[in-house]
Amino acid sequence: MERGIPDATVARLPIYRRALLELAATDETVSSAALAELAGVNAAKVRKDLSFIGTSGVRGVGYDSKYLLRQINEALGLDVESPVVIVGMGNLGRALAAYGGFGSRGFPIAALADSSPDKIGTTIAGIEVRDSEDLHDLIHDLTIRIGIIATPAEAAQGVADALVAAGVGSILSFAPTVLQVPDSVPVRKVDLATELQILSYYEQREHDDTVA
Amino acid sequence: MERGIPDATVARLPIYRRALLELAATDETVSSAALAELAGVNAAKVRKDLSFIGTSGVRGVGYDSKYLLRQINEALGLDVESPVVIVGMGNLGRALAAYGGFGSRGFPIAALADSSPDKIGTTIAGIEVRDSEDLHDLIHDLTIRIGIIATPAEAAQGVADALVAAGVGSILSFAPTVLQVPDSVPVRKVDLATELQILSYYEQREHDDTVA
DNA sequence: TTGGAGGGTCACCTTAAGTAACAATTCAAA
DNA sequence: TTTGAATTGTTACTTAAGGTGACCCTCCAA
Repeated sequence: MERGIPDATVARLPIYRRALLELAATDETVSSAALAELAGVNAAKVRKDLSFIGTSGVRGVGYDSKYLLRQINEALGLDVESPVVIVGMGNLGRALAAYGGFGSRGFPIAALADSSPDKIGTTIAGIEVRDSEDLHDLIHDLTIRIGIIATPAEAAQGVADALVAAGVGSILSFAPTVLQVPDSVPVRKVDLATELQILSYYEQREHDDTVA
Repeated sequence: MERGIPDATVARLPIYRRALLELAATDETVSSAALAELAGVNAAKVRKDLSFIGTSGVRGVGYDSKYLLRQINEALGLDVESPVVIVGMGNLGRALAAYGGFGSRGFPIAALADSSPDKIGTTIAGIEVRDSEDLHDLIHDLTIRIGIIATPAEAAQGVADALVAAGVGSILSFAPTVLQVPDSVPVRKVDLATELQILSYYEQREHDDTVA
């Protein structure tokens, strides 16, 4: 196996994809140079990246924009919808539930869950909040592929375990903790506080012209 | 200048920091092995990382946990508070405003802003929403150092320009666009849809045991 | 005084990622 | 039919960054 698209390329594909969404409306074909412009990288890198998902450009002409878009979608696995479950209905979880960006991009919110009796049974963004205890059944019945963890740090590992046990395919975590999961389950972490702390470093460093 | 802590190290410091917050409560000293365990990396890497912020461990003993914590805080620039402004009061922006994680971690929300007359003047999480037009004054008067962009993609570049012009130190963007800013202003991007798309790829790939 | 625990650092290894250059191919115009 | 401009596919090179392990030195306690 090991189709092995390099990580850096995978991370850029969504960028190209977004650019294509705009371009495909008006332009029949698109050049690597044009994509590079939109994505803020250089043209050679674009061509190299695209070559990893199977070459579809025509020399002297460019890429068929609609076809390329389909190709990227397929490479990313976006040709099928991936229902998600959001676990943890605190401020962040509720916001994510209300945020429309998921469903419209192929990741419909199939379920919400929380462990607090106060929240179970309430409705958020038109979806009933279920008991975290029922995660296993939910994931099976709704063929959920992605679990989003929006719980406090303490609860995160337990939720992750439950998600993995229920056979979820991958995890997106907002909890500020290192999660322990099998290698077969890809995890991406978004930690707002960490992001700010990293920014803080670079900003401070920028202002430190004190030391020549 | 170029104090130059490697990027990978900077990204790990917040992890160590979080681990230390727990450990420092009970343990006087902490070993690189213990930190490595918590952070999910190996001990040599911990030692190397910590050496970049000035070596403070004692051979045969370990690190003084409280002192190390202070050291990390200083390296990250967390010894002073960095007020932030959140621009864009859609679902995501409101959620970020309500999310308590910022203030408690040294990044108090000093201001909120939006361009829609519907929202200007309303109060969210106890803070009045100001007109985006006033960004420049806000940032100056409140000595805001970090701008958080939570607007739609179309508005993001304009907001970024305004933030930079007002002299903000760095930017955290949730808008799904490539931002054009001077090199002197560090930008970090959090794009939820992109994260999901990347996950989608790795998950699909994981399940593709079809090809031997 | 000795031994175990544990940090500092060096040197190497490995690998990934970016870049540039060039040959191949297409289309259109003359 | 031929020529030239445009633009891709791909190779080879360069570069860098990061990880790993080992080894030496220091400290504490018995």
